Amino acid sequence: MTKPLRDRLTEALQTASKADRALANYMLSDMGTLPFETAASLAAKVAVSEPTVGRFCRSIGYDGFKDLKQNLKNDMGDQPWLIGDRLRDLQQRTKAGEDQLTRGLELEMAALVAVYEAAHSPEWHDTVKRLATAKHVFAAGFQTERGMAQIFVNQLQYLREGVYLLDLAAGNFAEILAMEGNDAALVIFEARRYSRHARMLAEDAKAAGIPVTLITDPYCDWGHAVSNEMFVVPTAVNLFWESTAQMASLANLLVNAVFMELGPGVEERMNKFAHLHGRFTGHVGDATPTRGEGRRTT
Amino acid sequence: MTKPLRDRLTEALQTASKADRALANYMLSDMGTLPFETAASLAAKVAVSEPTVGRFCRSIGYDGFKDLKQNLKNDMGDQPWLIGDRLRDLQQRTKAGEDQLTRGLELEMAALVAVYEAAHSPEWHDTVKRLATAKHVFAAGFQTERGMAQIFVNQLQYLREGVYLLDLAAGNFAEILAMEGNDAALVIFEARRYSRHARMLAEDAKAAGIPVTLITDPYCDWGHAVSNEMFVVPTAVNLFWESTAQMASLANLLVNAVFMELGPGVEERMNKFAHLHGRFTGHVGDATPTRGEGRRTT
DNA sequence: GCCAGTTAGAAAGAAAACTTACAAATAGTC
DNA sequence: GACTATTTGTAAGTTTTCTTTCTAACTGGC
Repeated sequence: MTKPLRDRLTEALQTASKADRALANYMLSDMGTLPFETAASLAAKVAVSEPTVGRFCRSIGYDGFKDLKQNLKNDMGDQPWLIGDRLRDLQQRTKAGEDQLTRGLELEMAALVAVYEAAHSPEWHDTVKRLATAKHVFAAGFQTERGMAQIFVNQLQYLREGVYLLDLAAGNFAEILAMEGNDAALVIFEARRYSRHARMLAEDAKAAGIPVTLITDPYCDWGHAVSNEMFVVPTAVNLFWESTAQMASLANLLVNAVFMELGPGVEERMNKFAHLHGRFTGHVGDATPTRGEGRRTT
Repeated sequence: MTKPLRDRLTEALQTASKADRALANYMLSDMGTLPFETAASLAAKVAVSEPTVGRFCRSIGYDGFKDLKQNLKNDMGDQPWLIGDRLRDLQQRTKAGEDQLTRGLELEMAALVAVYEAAHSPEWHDTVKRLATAKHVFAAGFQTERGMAQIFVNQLQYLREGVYLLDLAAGNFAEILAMEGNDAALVIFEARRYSRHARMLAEDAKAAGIPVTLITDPYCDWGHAVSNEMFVVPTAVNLFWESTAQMASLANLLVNAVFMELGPGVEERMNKFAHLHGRFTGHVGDATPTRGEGRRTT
C-alpha cells in the first residue's frame, strides 16, 4: 500500500519470472484500461493463465487482482514534486498498523483534485462573473455546512459590498426572496442529509429569477433541477462520517477567482477593511490598534 | 449505443424516477470512480437496491451495469480519469500558461499532508482526550476563521454536550473566562493577521487554567506561549491571499478522533440530533418531517 | 541426463457480481 | 378513498470472477 503501482510494476520488470514480467509490462503500458479488465481478460491478453494473474498481484504486495484495482483508484502515481518523503513517511506508518486515517488522506486529495477541476469548468466562469457583478450576493448553508457559508461570506465581504449570510433566524428568507428586483446571486452549501430549507430556498430563489449556485456532495439528486450551476465536492473520506472539508477549498478558489475578476481596484477596500478591524479589534503586534493592512500574500 | 453515457445520464435526470435520478446524478458526479464500482457498491452508496442499478442501466440502453462499464471505456476516450492522470493533466495546463491555479493545488496538497501529520503527533492525542472528556468545550475564531470555529462546533455538538462557539457579541468572553471551575477546553482558529482578541483570549484562558489548543498558520510566533498544543496548517497557496481551507480538514479529523475516543455510544445522541433536525427543519426526501437518521458513512 | 527448486496451468471449488421472479410499496387516477 | 400502474426491494437463482489444490513443465546445477 505504500508504493504506487507503477513503481512496483517497474520493479517487477527486473526481478520477476517470464509470465510475471509479461504481466507487469502489459499493465504498465495500458494502465488506463486496467480497471475494466478482470483477472481472466487480462490473462487472455497476456496469454497466461488466470491463477498466474492472481499470484502476480499477490507477489507485488496486493491481495489479489481485485485489491490491485481498488488501490489503483487512489493511486496518484509517482508525483515527486508533490509530497515526496513526508507522504511516504505517513504511509509507512499506516502499514505499521492500526491506522485507517492515511487512507482518508488519499481520498481527500482526490477530492481536492476534483475541486480544482471544477475551477476549470465552463460553469465556473459564469458563477465567478455573477459573483463579481451582481448587486447582492447571498450565501446559505445548514447544519454543519453553515460554517462553510460563513467562511465564504466573510471572505467575499473583503472584496465587495452587498454580501450576506442567510439564516433562518427571522423565520423566513425574506431578505432575498422578498427583495426588490433580482440582481442577485445565491450560493448554497449543502450536504447529506439535506435540510429541507436548502431545497426550498433554492426553488424559491430560482422561481424569483435569482441564479442559484449549489455546492454539494455527490448524492444531491435534486440539485440540478433547482440550480444554475452545481459543483460537486467528493466527500467520502473513510472516516465515521463524510467530510465536506474540501468545500472550504472550493469556496476559497471562488473568492480568489472573484478577486481576479474585479482586478486590483479592490485592494483599497481590503485595506479599509483591515484598517477597520485594526481600529475596533486590533491586530496582534500592532503598537496601537489603529493601523492595518490586508492579509495578502505578496 | 451511439450516445455517450454522459448524455444519457443527463437525459435521465429529467425524466427518470427517483431512484434512477439518484443513480444518474451520482454517476455524473463521480464518473472517475465508476469503473471501480460494482452494481452492489454503487447500490450501497446511492442507497438503492442492486437490481435497481441493473434495471437503470438497461433503461438507458445498456445491457446491464457491466455493459455500461465496458462502453464507458470508449466513451471516456482520451479524457484522463485515473486520478493520477487527472492530476497530471491539471499540471499540464499550468505549464501551458495563464493558469497559476494548479501550482496552488500542489501547495494545498502539501498542506493536507501536514494536517494528517499533525493527527499523528503526540499532542494530538492529548487534545482529543480533552475534547472528549472536558465538561465544556469552547471554540473561537475571528475574521475569516470564524467560520472554521463554527464548523468545528457544529460537528462536535453532534457528539457531545457542552460545546459552544465563542464570540464577542456580548463584548467580553465571560462565558468561558468567568466560568466556575475550569474543567473546560478552548480551541482557537486563527490566521494572519491575528486579531488581538485571539491572543488575549488565549492568554486569559491559560491564566485561568483552561487548556488552549491553537490552530494557526505558520506565522504565529506568539502561539506557543499561550497554548498547550499548537497545530500549524500551511496556508501559502499561491493565490492572492492565503488559504486556511485545510483547517477545515483538521477540524474534521479532530472531530473524528473524538468520535473514536467516545466510542459507539454517541450514536444515540447523533440519531437524536438528526431526529430533532428532522422534526423542526425536515430533511429533503422525508415524507413527514419527523423521521431522521445520522449522516454516517456506514 | 538426473534432480531439487521454481514456475505455470487445469480443474474444481468458493466467492462475488449480476439477474430473475415475485411481492411490497408508492404514485397517479378516477 | 379505492384501484391501477409504476416503481422498488427481497430472496433466490445464475453466471462470472477469483482462488485453491494439485500436477505438469521448465530451470539451472551437478
